[in-house]
Amino acid sequence: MVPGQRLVEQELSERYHATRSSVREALQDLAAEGLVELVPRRGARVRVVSVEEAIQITECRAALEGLCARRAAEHAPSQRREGLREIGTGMRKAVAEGDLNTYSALNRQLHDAIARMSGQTVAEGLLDRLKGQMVRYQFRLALRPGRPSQSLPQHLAIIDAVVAGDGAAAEAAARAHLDSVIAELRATPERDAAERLGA
Amino acid sequence: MVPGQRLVEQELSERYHATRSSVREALQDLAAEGLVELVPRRGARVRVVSVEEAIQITECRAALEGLCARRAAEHAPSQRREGLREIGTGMRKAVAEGDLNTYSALNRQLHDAIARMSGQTVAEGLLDRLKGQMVRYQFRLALRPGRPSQSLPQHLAIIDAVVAGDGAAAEAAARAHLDSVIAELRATPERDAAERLGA
DNA sequence: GTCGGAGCTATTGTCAACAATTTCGTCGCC
DNA sequence: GGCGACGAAATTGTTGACAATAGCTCCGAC
Repeated sequence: MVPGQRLVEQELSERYHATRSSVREALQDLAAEGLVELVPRRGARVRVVSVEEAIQITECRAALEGLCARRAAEHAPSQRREGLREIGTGMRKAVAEGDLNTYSALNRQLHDAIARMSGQTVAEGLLDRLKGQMVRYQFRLALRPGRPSQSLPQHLAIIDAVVAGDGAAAEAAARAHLDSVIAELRATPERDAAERLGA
Repeated sequence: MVPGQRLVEQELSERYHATRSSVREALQDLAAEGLVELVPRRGARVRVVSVEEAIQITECRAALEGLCARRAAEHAPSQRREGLREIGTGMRKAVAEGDLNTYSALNRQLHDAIARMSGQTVAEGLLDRLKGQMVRYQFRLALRPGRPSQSLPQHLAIIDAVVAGDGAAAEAAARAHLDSVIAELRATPERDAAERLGA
């Protein structure tokens, strides 16, 4: 689905063999999650998140994931924290072999695991929302050459700090990692002007 | 509206002279904002946020308002930052006179103003959501004796740091303030068991 | 040639009736 | 006396039709 694309209720209901009411409801849900924009009397369109907004989203992620990393390091049982090591070795292997898909999947797993074991369910929910709006950019960033070798040590640092139970270090590592994502986003040209019209 | 209370569509539609469809839609919106709980086939009820959850919400607020305070201190034009001083003097006056209503209103104003001038619209949106779920507790905390004299210096410290343009200090002050709110919440007995049944 | 308005079309918003499901009370049975 | 099945009432979910609105096209006037 292209950002900016119009979403006509009847069209969707035919395509997915659903009633218009269901489609309407689904669109409202998506709007609540910030995935589509819903203008009264003028219908729905896929929301386009600008690079600027992606940066702000990542800044929020830095704050929230910092909190989660700290709490995970401080409060999660050491056995669960140890489990992160496995993700770390998997990441090392994936990067060494140039397997971007696996690395990307492990990336998600790591962030989710830390949020989960932090016990911060509210923060976890907010992060899910925020990440949902970032899909387009996450995809684009991961494919950039040299990016994995840059982010791998950051991920390993987060794992080390959490496993060591060092809350302050874990928070700092998580924030440093996301700050680097922000820097990468800043270097992204806003070349999506075409998409915005709803090609 | 009491937490846990059942919200029957027909009843609401009669009370507010709206159609059931509108009520249904409104309930969905409120559910998206986390204000009501919507169980399929079993209707809606006012969501009850436990003290535990209120603490987690405040932890997220600490992280996000810390970010906003820092950015406000660093990036907002000095003229707008100076405007906070006015809120500060108003707070001092309200506390001195024991005017809890005014102090409470200024409290909201201060937090909103900082979020607004930080330019972090994403964080601002998340904070609005989170605060919406806290209404019950905010109300309760503000009425506690001695609370204003405890929070006033914290508020003034935030204002000082933001006006001075000291990002790190502003973030620290904001977090310290919300940490104190958390401590206060921790001292709140979960005496709402009765409410939970939907009295 | 362009601007403004009328009418048309596509699309969303609203409504009332109907269907399906859950809940609660009642009765019978163990 | 308690447990489970049955049935009625209450409530939510779904459907289709209708109303209202926004955007577009076409026509006419300046």
